[in-house]
Formats: sequence, C-alpha cells, structure tokens
Amino acid sequence: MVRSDPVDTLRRHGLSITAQRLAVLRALARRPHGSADAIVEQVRAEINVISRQAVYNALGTLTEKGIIRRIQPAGSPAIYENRVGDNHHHLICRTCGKTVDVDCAVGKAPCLKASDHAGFQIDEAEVIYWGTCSKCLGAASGIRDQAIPRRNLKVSASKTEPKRNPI
Amino acid sequence: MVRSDPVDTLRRHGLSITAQRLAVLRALARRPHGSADAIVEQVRAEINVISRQAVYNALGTLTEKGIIRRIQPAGSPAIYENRVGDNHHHLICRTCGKTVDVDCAVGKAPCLKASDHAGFQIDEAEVIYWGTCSKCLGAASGIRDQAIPRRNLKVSASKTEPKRNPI
DNA sequence: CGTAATTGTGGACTGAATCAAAAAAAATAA
DNA sequence: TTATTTTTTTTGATTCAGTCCACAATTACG
Repeated sequence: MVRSDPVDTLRRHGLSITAQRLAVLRALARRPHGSADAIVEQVRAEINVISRQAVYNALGTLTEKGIIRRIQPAGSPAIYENRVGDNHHHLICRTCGKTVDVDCAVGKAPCLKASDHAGFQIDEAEVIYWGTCSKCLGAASGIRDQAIPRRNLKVSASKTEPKRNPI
Repeated sequence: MVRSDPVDTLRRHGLSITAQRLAVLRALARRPHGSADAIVEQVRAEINVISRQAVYNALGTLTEKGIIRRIQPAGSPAIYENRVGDNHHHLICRTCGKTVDVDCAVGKAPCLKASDHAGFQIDEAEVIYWGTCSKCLGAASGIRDQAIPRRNLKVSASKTEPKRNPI
C-alpha cells in the first residue's frame, strides 16, 4: 500500500484539494524532515507563490488529520515528516540539525509504557536522541554548517572552561 | 547527600554568588517544574526585583553547569528542574501542562541506546510521554485550566465537523 | 579597601508561530 | 454549466519566548 497520491490522500480525509496543500505534501514527500520555512521555500520553487500562513495552515490541518507528523525539537523550529503511525523516533544532530529516523530501541512499542503512569492516560511517547552526526564529528573544528542553528544550547564551546569538576 | 545549600552549590561550581541566582535556585527547589516566566514571578515574590534577563542568565549558566536541567516540551515554553543526573523522563498533560517525573521505562538507562546510530554520537536521550492527567481526565468537558496553554495542538474541538447535522 | 572581572538592568530586537478580516478558490446545489 | 455556500488563502498585524546590547551594579580577589 504505497498510495502516495496526494490528491487521494486529501480526499480520503475529507479535505479540500488545493494547490497549496498538494505542494506541501509533495515537498514533504521529497524531503523527509522539513521545517515550516524550508517547506515554504520548496513550495515556492514549485508553485510560484504561497503565503507563509498557507503553509502553516496546511501543515496544521495535515497534522490534525494525522497525515503528517510534527516534531518540535528543543530549541529549534518544528519540523514535519510524512512517515506516520509507526512509532519511530528521531536522532538529531546538535550541530547541523540533521534529523534521521530511528526505530524504537527495544522492539515494537515499549516506549509507550512508562514505568509509573501517575494517573495519566498516555497517548504518545516522544523520544529524541541528541548527538552529533558523523559529518559534524569530522568537522568538529568550526565549520558551522548550521542547517538549523539551535540557539538554545548556546555554543559555549570553551567559554567556561572548567567542565571537569575539580575534586 | 542532600546538600541543598544553594550557596554551596554555586561555590562548588565556581560561580559567583548573587542574590538572583540564589533566588532562582530556591524557586526551583520549591517548585519542581517551572517555566522561566513562572520563576520570574516566584523570584519577584521573594526578592523584590529581578530582571527577566537575569533569570534567563541564571537558568542558562545553571543549566550549563549541570546544576539544573532544561526540558523543552514541544510547543510549550521551556521548563526547568533541579533533579539532575539520573536519566529520568517526563510525563506531561496536554491539557493543563502538569509535568511529573517518571523513571526510565525499562530499567537503568536503556533509552540511551538507539537501535541504529546512523553514525551519530549520541549524548542524550530525551523522552517525553504525552497524555492527560487524572484531573483533566475527570474534567474532560471544558474546564480549561491551562497552566501551560499549549497553543500548537490547537483545540480544534468541533471546528471541522459541520457535516454532522447539529440539530 | 580598591580594582578587575563578572553579573544584572532595561530596552530594543529577533524569529517562529498565531490571529483576524477581506479576497479567492473549492465544494455543493440548482 | 452557473449560482451560492463553505472552505482556504492572502495580507498584515500581533503575540510570545527568548536573545542582544550597552551601561550600571555587584562580586571576587589581591
């Protein structure tokens, strides 16, 4: 069941079919993990014009319908993906923002069970692995590729030296 | 090892001791999961005046030093906690934002291992369980307590259901 | 103490995302 | 088809969390 036809997808969910939504879907099909801004750009390359708001609208309703998924990594703008419904997780590079999918660590969907629910009714387990991708590991010096310039984990390279705790 | 003396904590990490930092630490000791804004408020109740920036500064350096931890739930402002170094996770109520700690699902620190590293060097696994707390489950109607008003998962109650004849 | 370094203050500013009203396009009915 | 109604897009302003900046205040250290 590949059924990757965007028109059909929209229709099946009872959504109006608009050029903008189709373009957003295609953009997501092309690039797995795009930020709203990246999608705006991509869509503008395909369709000539689209408002930023229209992209947010599309992403919003598509997310609501469960057609796409929104991931909101700490300190970075949200990114979207069209792989849904299989409880996979993400591995994000702190340096360049590159995001890759990883399957659940312990098998099927064990992450969905917290050891103590504390009375909560859990509907989703979100797992993000933070690290450094191989490319950024290599260029560890100062290349600063910065696809998604995470401003929060402030660069802090060697500003406050004494990382190693004395005594 | 309770060693909850803020002055000592700061000193041990080679940080200057300022009224603002102490107040921030105390605020965090009092309330486990506070947003920057909530902390500003709390600190202003104790100390008379503190700039928002000072709070952000304090939270930033304390986070850098590993004295506190920053959690950035999708779509909500960051929250901070003073329980660090034990790889626990969080359970957040989508409705009211209430956050509780949960210990790692599968034992010690299994979540730290993704099944496929894809060449990444992982340094942290962030796990957030999303759900609804017991209180909000009860008041499922429309109480709208909204401690942290997650604006992203837009309420979307029945906006897109005009198909159903409303009588 | 006095001086240098660190930290705090207030205000302007940024970027991501949202809101709101009018214009345009789709869906539905005729 | 055309008319009409509903949904979506556009445009522009607005919020919100967080940051940047220059200068004043405080802290640490000799």
